[in-house]
Amino acid sequence: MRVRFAPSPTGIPHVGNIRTALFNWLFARHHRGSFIVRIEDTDIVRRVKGAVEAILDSLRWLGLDWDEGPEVGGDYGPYFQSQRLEIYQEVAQRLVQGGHAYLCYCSAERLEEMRREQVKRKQPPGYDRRCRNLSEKERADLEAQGIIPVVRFRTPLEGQVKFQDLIRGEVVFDSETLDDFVLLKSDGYPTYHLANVVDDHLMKVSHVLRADEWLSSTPRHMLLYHALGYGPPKFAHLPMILGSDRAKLSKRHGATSVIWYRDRGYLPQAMVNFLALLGWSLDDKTEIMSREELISNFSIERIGKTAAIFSQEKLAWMNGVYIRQLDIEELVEWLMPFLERGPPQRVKRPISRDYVRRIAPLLQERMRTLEEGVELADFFFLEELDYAPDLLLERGLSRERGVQALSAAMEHLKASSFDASSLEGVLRPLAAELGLKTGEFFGLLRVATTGRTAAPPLFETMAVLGRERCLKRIEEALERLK
RNA sequence: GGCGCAUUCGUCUAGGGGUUUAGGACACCUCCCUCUCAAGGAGGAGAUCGCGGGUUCGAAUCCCGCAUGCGCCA
Repeated sequence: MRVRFAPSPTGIPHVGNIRTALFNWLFARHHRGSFIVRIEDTDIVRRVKGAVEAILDSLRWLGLDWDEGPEVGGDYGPYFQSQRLEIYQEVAQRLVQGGHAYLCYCSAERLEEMRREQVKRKQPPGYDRRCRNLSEKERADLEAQGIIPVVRFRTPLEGQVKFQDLIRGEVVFDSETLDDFVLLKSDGYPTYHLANVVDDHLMKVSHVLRADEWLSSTPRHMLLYHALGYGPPKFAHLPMILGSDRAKLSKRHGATSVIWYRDRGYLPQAMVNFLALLGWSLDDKTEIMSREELISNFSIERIGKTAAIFSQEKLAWMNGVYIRQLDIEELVEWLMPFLERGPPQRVKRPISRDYVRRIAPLLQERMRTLEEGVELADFFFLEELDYAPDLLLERGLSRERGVQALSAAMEHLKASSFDASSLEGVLRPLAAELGLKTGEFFGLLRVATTGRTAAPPLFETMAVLGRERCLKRIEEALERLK
């Protein structure tokens, strides 16, 4: 089996595009078939520089390796449609000669005018077929005017186009609702319809898994396959992924590119797992699945029919699950780059990996993304803490009691060993001695040592910070209270 | 405007004629654990299965209409 992911480089790929790629990839890997990447760069006006790299980067990040396509080549290349122009032109010519297509000389202005008229009369827009039956002479006249024609498909005027969709079942369209669509533009570039059909055939694609938005063009493709004498591939139209407003994903939805999630500290394995569950499910409860489990369980039969809304909340939760599954060394590996370029600019770099190794366990179950982890950890790296003095008394202590408690803590800490359990052994009795609830005392020390009311467990945190820094920070806290 | 597709908790979904007082997950709430925050555990609330007709002894599940949404056609 051979499947392909055929993106147009018209922008940064969003999660919907990549989910399509993922399903194709899962299908290929499940059946031990081939996963092909083909760049459909025939729309020169909408082409965006850097888009191809963004697409490839997205795939690479998620580990969706391709067997044929850009960079790796293959037996059916080239895999950029812009390098296959002659093929399409040749096919278009063949279609004209065979009577399945014809040359159209209508100007853009005329078509525009026609369309306006149709809309005004509330008729479905579509080419009025003026050039469908031009005589030799008429054509010669137009040609003599120097007009460069487009090639249009000679769509059957009646009958039906039927096909079996692997997800939707039988889909039927009346031919009369289809107009004579353009195959080859006047600049010699093919339209999506032509290039797509020709390449899927030439590249021996067996299954086309693509987004639902293409369902309406499928009858055109079927007609083309038929006219060309090609056997069509099997089709499976995937439910769309929508934004929170239920509209097709687009740039105005903001956070939709997978690159954005990568840069925000999401793990690729979490993204893959999450995306796989958008429109596909294994059963009524399994949610966390490894790449291997996804591959072995994936099947088109279990793809749903209804569009799904992309939920960042659930993705974040799942990412947290994956972060917690990492062993410390892996977590450190993921964290390092984020810490290196993370927020506090005052922190001196490079950052010590050994130090991070001690911090990571304290962060692990508190972060849903690596970026969150960095935010959580700032006080481990900052030289100077910055917080409002009132924070120290947040738990309702009086200033005097606060001063007294911090001073007592200082004294005891000077003598104590600085591992977590020793600290606990010293500090817990001290709270009782001071007549403070543990929450009050530890809360006070937490703010003093971290500048926060919420942080990882106090003793572990202090142990990592070390005696010197803790004493210095407590001292500073005392200043603040005075 | 035409055509197509879809419609189960706020969201992702299971479920495809009786096993369903419709199951799970996220989010939300409560409690437990607890030095805070998390994580974890136990509960809770949340869906007359879009609406209306049919078929059937019985329908979320099958059929037909309608509505709504989305998509394509420019």
